[in-house]
Amino acid sequence: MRVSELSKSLRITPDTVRYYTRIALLSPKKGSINGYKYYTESDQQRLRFILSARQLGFSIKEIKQILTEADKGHTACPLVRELLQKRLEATEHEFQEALALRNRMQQAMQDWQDKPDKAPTGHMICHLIEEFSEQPAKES
Amino acid sequence: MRVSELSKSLRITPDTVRYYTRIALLSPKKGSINGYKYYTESDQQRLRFILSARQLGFSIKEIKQILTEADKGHTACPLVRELLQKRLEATEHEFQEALALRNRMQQAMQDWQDKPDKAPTGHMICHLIEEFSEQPAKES
DNA sequence: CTTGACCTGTGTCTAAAACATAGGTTTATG
DNA sequence: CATAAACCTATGTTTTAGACACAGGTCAAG
Repeated sequence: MRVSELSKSLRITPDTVRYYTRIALLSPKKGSINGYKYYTESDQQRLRFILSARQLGFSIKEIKQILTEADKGHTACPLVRELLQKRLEATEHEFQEALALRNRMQQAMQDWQDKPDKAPTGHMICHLIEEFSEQPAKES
Repeated sequence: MRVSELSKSLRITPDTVRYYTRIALLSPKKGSINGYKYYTESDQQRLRFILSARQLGFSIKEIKQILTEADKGHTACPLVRELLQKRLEATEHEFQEALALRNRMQQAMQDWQDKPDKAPTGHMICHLIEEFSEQPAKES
């Protein structure tokens, strides 16, 4: 099958398939007539795996590592466990940052409710932002 | 002052200052002798504003809008309020995604605890990932 | 035959800096 | 004074994970 059919079958865009092909996660054979790329069942299976791994937060680079290992016939499981461990830590950190950012934004939203608009002065661009950032961070 | 001093004074990297300069958020004057860029107090103040806005989750593009407005002498406050509103929605969404991802990863971590490693087969690359993704999503 | 709808590969663009490179400057030492 | 080390600079390139634009190919209806 060609990119379009493959992408529809897994509900992603053709561009995503093309991207994975470009970076050699997928290796379809090129039709010699028109240069179109043709994907097999096996490619589809592989792509399904890639998408599952993405769902779990693995980066493309990590997925490439995993596939390289599996392509050699080795178990990728230990590597996968190790990568998930590291990635979970990173994700936990990102999550905390996202939480903190959300809180800051909500706080600003509230604080600004009753404040007036002001024109910029020589040493003040937007008092809302500048005064907000001067506040000590509140612990949640 | 030059990039290095400025960046140290606000605890960011010189590259960040250079980047903001490159995209014209900052406009230092170029020393005609060596081409070095020299920043004023006013530039520092402006940079402080930019960093505060970044802390609140505003994108560079949004900050550019705000600064453009302020540079014209107009109040940027209404724009800032509007942008924060929109950005808060986006951030809330990203936050929920981060939360969901973290939960998926933690779930996988648990599920894999007692599962063995397996070598890849023709239709299975890493059973941990593939079996995990087959599970119905659990509501938290 | 031709029109239009759809499909294709390749190249470029995005955000927000970090990194690499080649060269300029200042300070310490001989 | 000379020179080397240490630091500084501007500019160009790389990063993520695709989305988008573009020029051209293909196929069915008319």
